[in-house]
Amino acid sequence: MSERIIFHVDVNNAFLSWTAVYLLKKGYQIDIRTIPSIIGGDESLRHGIVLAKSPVAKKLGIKTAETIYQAKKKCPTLKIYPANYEWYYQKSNELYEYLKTYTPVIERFSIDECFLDMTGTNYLYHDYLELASKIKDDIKTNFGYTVNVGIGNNKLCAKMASDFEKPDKVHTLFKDEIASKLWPLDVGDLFMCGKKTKEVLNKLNIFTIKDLAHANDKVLEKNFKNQAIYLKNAALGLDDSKVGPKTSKNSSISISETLSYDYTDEEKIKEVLFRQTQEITRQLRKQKLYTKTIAITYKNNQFISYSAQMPLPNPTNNTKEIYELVLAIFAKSYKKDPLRLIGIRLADLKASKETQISLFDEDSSLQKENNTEEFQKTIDTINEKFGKSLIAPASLKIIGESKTKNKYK
DNA sequence: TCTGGGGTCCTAGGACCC
DNA sequence: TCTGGGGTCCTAGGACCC
Repeated sequence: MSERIIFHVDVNNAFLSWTAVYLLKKGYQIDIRTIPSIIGGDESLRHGIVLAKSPVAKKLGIKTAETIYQAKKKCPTLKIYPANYEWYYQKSNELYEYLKTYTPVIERFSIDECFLDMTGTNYLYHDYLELASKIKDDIKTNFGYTVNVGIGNNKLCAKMASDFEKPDKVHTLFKDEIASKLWPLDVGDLFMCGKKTKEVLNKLNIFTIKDLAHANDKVLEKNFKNQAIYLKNAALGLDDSKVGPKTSKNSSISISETLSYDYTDEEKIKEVLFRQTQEITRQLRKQKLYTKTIAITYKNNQFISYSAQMPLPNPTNNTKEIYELVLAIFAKSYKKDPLRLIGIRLADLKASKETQISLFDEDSSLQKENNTEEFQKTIDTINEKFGKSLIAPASLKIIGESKTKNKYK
C-alpha cells in the first residue's frame, strides 16, 4: 500500500495576522505585525489575556494566554487590539474554500488550521513540496497573510511538521525523517502532551520524544492507562486517523462568560443564565439541532470550577423548556460561592427530536409542538434582524424576572 | 496570577439491574 | 443479610487543544 500524503495548513499568528489585514484594508498606516502588538481582551472586564502576539512581541518574551498585565511589564509600549471574531470567521471560511479547490478530502481542524489529504494527486501536481510552496505563496499574495504547511504520511506528522519553524515555511516529516526531525524534540512538544502529561513523563526520566518512543510499554500503561497507546504511537510518528469531518458522537455547544465582578446575587446570576439560554438556543436552532442534556459550569473567585448536568426527557430546542431546566440545575448545584464565571453547555445533540408521543395523546400535542416551533422561528428571525434578545416569550420573561418583580411589590 | 471562550475525549465512581 | 459479580448508564471532573 502506498503511503498517504497529508498537508496541514496553519495560519501564522492567525488572529493578529487577520486583524493586521483588516486594519490595512481600512487604511491603517501601520502593519501591526511589524511592531510589538497583541490581540487581547478588555482588562476592565477581567478578560485581560493575550490571544495572539506579533513576532516582535514574541521576541520580547510575550506568551499566548498570559495576562495583558504581564505582557505590558515585558513591553510597556505594547499595542493592544481587540479580537474581531466575525472577521476571523470570514477569513477562516475564505481559506477553507480556497484549500478545497485542491482536494475534496479536507478537514477544518480549528478556526486557523486545515488538514488536506493529497494522496494520489501527484499526477496533477508533480511534486508535493512544490505544491505546498505554491499554496503558501498564493495565500500570501491573494489574502495578505502567511501560513505554514506541514507535509507528512499522516495527520500527526503533518501537524508536527507545520509547527517546526515559523512563519511562512513548508516542512516535511515523512516516515524516514521521524528519527532525525521528531525524536530530538522535547516530549512536551508532542501534540496532546500537555503540562500534566509532561510532568509525569519527566518523572519517569522521559524528556525527549525519542525517550518516549523507546519507553517501556508496561511503565507507560501503568501511568497513563489508555493514553499510553496514543503517546507511544505518537512518539513513533504513527497515526491512522482519517482526514474528514469529525464524527463525534457526543458533540456539544456551550456559552460562558467571565463576569466583570464576582456575582453572589442569585437573581443577577439568573439574568445572565437567561441571556445565555436565549443566545445558545438560538445557535442550536440555527444549526437545526436538538439537545438532550443541559449543563451549567461555574468558576468561583478561587478559580475552582465545577459543573452539574441534567437530562431532558426528549430532545428539544425550545428556549422556555431549556431555561426551566437550567433553573432547576442552578437550584440544585450552585454552591453560593462568589462566581467569577458562569456558562451553559448543551450536550447530547441530535439532528431530530424523535419526540415520544403518547399513544393516547392523539395529535393534539403534536399540533402544539408545531405551533411552538413556528413561534420560536419567528422570534429568532426578528431577533437576528434587530438585536439578540429584543423579544422573548412573555412566559420566559416571567420566569426570568419573577423574583425581581416581587421586590417592588 | 491582575489568569478568555469554545470545544473534545477520557476516567472514576455511584446507581441500578439481573 | 455476617450480602457476589458483572454490565450498563450516568455524572463530575480533569486533561488537552486552539
